[in-house]
Amino acid sequence: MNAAQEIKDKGLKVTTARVKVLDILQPDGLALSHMELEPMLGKIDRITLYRILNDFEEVGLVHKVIDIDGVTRFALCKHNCTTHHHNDNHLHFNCTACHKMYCMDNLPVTAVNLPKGFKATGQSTIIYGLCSGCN
Amino acid sequence: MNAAQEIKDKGLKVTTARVKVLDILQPDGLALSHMELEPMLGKIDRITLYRILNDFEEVGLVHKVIDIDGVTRFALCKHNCTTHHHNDNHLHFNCTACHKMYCMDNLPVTAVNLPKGFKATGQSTIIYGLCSGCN
DNA sequence: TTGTTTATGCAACAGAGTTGCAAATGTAAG
DNA sequence: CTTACATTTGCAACTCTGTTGCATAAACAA
Repeated sequence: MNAAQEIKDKGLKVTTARVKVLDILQPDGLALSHMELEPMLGKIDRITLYRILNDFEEVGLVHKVIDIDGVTRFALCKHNCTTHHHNDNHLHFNCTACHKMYCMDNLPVTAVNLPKGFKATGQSTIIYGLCSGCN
Repeated sequence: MNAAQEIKDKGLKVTTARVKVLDILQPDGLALSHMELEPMLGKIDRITLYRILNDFEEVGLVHKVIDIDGVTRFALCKHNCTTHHHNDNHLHFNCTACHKMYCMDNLPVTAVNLPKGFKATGQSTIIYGLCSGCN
């Protein structure tokens, strides 16, 4: 599906900036940081980028992951996420050499047995090590 | 063991600031943020606190966790961690109501089957939901 | 094409974290 | 218990990340 249609389907206005951001996030399954996205976008204001990513997250187009260095990253949602309901329980792999963050959409997430009184609503797992490119 | 001895054993100088920080981290199994630690420490400079926590992490006295809001938190290492070798593969529970971060030292971490070429050296899992106090 | 709504860019700000340097403190030796 | 050296602390200044308010520009429905 093309980016403009996806944006429209989520009830957002189709702007050149939004289409550009979504197009960049399409190809790879990588979670990108602001620092990485900004130079790829040309003359789009960094504040605008913050707002676009936040909007995209709210409507379920992208999800946010914080990598092992504390850097916030954004990746496309592959499953049918909707506003305020993300199916983002998948694993992420963070390469300690090249710092790339991979979405591991097809790996299963193991449920954990918590102590009495604790109730889990979700979990975020980041596996770190060397990716196939750096290994 | 008392804080001063632990600090000395790791090869660090025993200072009032370091003892104070370690004493505060002792009681609970909670991971505390800078914002939470600062007011508990009295007149210790915030830069000093950054340096103490970084030093403690390097020698294996504390470990760093980034919570689901992106806030960096520090907790005592319960296992025998050494310089640059943390056994910090345990789970963390982050309460979405009170924002407390618990170290779940005794829960097992499940190994994950990664795609070819990827080599894991560790993993960080944060389970979020309601803690026993808020549930 | 016009008018209204929404998005963008800019300025200014708040918070987290780092670095350099002078003063204060810890520690070991005399 | 005093001296001397090494390390730590506090301060100033800075970078990087992220947010808010407001005027202008762009989307889109009529």
